[in-house]
Amino acid sequence: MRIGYPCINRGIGCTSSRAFRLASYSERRLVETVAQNLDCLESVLRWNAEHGILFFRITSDLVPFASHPVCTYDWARQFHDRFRRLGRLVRRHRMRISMHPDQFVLINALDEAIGQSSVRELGYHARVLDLMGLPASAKLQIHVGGVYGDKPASIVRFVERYRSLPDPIRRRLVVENDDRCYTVADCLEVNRLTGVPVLFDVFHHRVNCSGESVRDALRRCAATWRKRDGLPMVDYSSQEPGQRRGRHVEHIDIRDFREFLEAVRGIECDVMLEIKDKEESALVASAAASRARRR
DNA sequence: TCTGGTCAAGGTGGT
DNA sequence: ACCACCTTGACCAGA
Repeated sequence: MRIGYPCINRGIGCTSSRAFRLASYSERRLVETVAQNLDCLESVLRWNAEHGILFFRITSDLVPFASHPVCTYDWARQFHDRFRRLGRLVRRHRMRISMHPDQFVLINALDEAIGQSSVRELGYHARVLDLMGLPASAKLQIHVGGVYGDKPASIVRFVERYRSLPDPIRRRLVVENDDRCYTVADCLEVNRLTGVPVLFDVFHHRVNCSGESVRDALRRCAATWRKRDGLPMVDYSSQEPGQRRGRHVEHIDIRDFREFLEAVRGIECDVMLEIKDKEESALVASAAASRARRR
């Protein structure tokens, strides 16, 4: 079991998600920013390797405006060697990588233009992982999308659009149960119709549950991952006390995490912690997971 | 140098 | 009609 955290290392003193306003876009600015972001990503991956954190979610902001029409610059060519080097680092340490395109990616959108910009955005994400030379087990996780007042029809639209996705996207795409609309059961239905693996989010499952126990839900989701997809990925978080339902914790609740480990015992998976303090909680979780393994 | 309003993009649910 | 939230902060104009 690899333990990971998303996008940012808060202690390391740099960020790989530097960006700038669209109004100040220039090629020079883009190249500068991407160079800094890649430098920082390398520092973070090295830090992770040294600390035994072998799962990491790369930020969508690595290349700002990559899928925006304003960006006509060939950043992939410019940074080809840098990406290759990062990929070698990842493979050398047998690290796992994911990306999570943001909420604007809706492949089942009613509006065709939104569907198309979503495909462009996914294409950018796939390009990053391809440039790093990572296998199909490096995943892009998205939600099924909007409901638009008719879930069955929206699932059908997802299935149709999924089938016409370019292969570089499709081979990496996985769907995750969300905290409002699409439950584990809905995602499993999408899997049945498309074969797309289902990434189990245990916290969303608590907030938006289709009735299965955590163990049962994870087992069913895990069964949707084929050999080439790698170990099933799981998102873990828990409720911040006193805050609105669905709010992620600031720091790992170690008792809750141990319960989670107990519930998933014997089911192989890689766990991404969606917790605000990032690498700090990842270190705590990693130690807890090692102790649990030894027992 | 510091700070608060604002930033490419959509949908949902609560007020 | 408006706002907070989403997985996540950082830019930048004006003081």
